[in-house]
Amino acid sequence: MNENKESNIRVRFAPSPTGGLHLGGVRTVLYNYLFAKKHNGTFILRIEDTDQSRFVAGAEDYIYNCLKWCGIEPDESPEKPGSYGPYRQSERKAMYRKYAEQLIENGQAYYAFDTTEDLEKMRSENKTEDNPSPQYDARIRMKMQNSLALTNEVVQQYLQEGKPYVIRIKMPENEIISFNDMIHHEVSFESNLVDDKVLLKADGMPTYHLAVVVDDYLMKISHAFRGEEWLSSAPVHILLWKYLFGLENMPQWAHLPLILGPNGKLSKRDGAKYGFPVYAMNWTDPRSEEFTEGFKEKGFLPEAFINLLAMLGWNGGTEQELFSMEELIAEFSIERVHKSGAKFDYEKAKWFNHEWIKKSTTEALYPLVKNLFETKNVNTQTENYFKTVIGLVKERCTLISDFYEQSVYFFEAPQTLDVEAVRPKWNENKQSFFEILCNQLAELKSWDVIEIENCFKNLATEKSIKPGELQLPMRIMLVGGKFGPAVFEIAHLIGKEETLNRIQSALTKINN
RNA sequence: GCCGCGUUGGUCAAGAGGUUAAGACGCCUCCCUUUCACGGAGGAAUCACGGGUUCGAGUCCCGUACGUGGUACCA
Repeated sequence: MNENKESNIRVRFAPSPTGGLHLGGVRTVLYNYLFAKKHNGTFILRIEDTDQSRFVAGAEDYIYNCLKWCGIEPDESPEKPGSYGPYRQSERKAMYRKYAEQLIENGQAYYAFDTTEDLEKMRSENKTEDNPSPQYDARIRMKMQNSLALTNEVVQQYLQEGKPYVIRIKMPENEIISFNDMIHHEVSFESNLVDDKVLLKADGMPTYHLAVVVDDYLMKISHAFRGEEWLSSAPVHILLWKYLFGLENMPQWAHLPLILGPNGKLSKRDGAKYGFPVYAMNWTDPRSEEFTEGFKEKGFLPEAFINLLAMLGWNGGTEQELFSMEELIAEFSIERVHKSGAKFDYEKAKWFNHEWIKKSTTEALYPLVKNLFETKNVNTQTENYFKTVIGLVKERCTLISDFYEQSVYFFEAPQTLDVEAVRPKWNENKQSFFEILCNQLAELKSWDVIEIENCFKNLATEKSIKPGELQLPMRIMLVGGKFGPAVFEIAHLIGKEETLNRIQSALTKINN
């Protein structure tokens, strides 16, 4: 039987499919998801595509892919409808109008026939230094073309003629509109300072304001998380709830703090400028062809991406910083979400990834690293060999892409040798050491680490050279540079033949 | 301009009237390692400012400054 008694907690992530999914967006989904899972609730993905002029092909699929990569699976979505569909607002178009009309009947909204030009004119005429952006509000609405200012006959005539109109909310005068936000607590607004927002557009589509309220009601949303950029329009939503469905049915709001870039608001430009990704995954705008790099392709592990995002605006109150999704679900609490915006720090982001690479098993890393080498056309030999290599170098990799540089030399002789690192201290004695070493290594019966090391060290003693002075040249010969795991380990792994080849070829390079 | 929200080291942050103001990233020094990392030990660095309230304020109140969001038939 279904052991989970379905909780009444229902949350939704409601993106507009207009482009890439940036950090802030993913964090909003994350907090939604964590909250839902924590309370055994339902996580819904609703596509807010009411602005047909901003439709971008592929953006919706892109969102699914990002969520999937992040390990976030919606319980209900356009692709997996539950009982409150459709899950795309464009497909719910017919549902909104009646609510807008109901408001008109109750005197809480009105028809407005103003054209774009009328609005522009109103704004330019009322614009002053003290009021650079005049609002369509109580002070001016009686001077406009709407059902409040016009006589009933004219209004009826316009409607019959099919003159285009929008429906605007009629903001009440002298009211304090307040609500209790889960993060900001009591927030209040003066109704006089809020304008008569458009609810239903001329094309019959609702604006965001009407659509969120209606959909949240119809979809039985219990808790609504969104970015803080929405806080200013909250009074419109509160009023709509009051007029249409009752404040007692309104979801609990939580306005999440913004994620900022190095200089204020985080933009995709910041990414290009400072060399860090801003989107979850690579995104190319189909119209402008503008490309924006994603965390995935940059070499981030989804676990790390989720982890770092979770910590940007929340912490568990302990010193723990590394959290898996399961741990986040267990520990997350909305009370511990911060009020203030957090500046994104790429250095810290990389640290999270580094930690997660170290935490990951070679088993888990294998497909990712293998894929990396395939794109570079490197033959990675057997799976076991490859996995040994991964285990050896993973603590040296911050991004998945680092695995290339950190381990190509296990598969191919290095293209270039940092000969300058050995030349200054090179001499006849060392030259002869390596020549003899090759002969001795060739004779070695078993090619294991200890044998190689003993052979190397005994010969060094014989030649009265400190082994340490020879290890660096040896490393350069095998690896090409001053990095990587223990030299004898490397020699052992790449095999006798390859080791000898590399030493010999390096010898000629050093002497030229 | 107006309205909303915010303000603890460079960054993320703990802190809910009495603390030597945690911890992490980054930076620096040292140890380990004759490579690079990992690991370990240290170090520099903070309560935006001004007034209150209080025996006592990073914590409460009020201003100011600064930041940020909104001010669209975009979300």
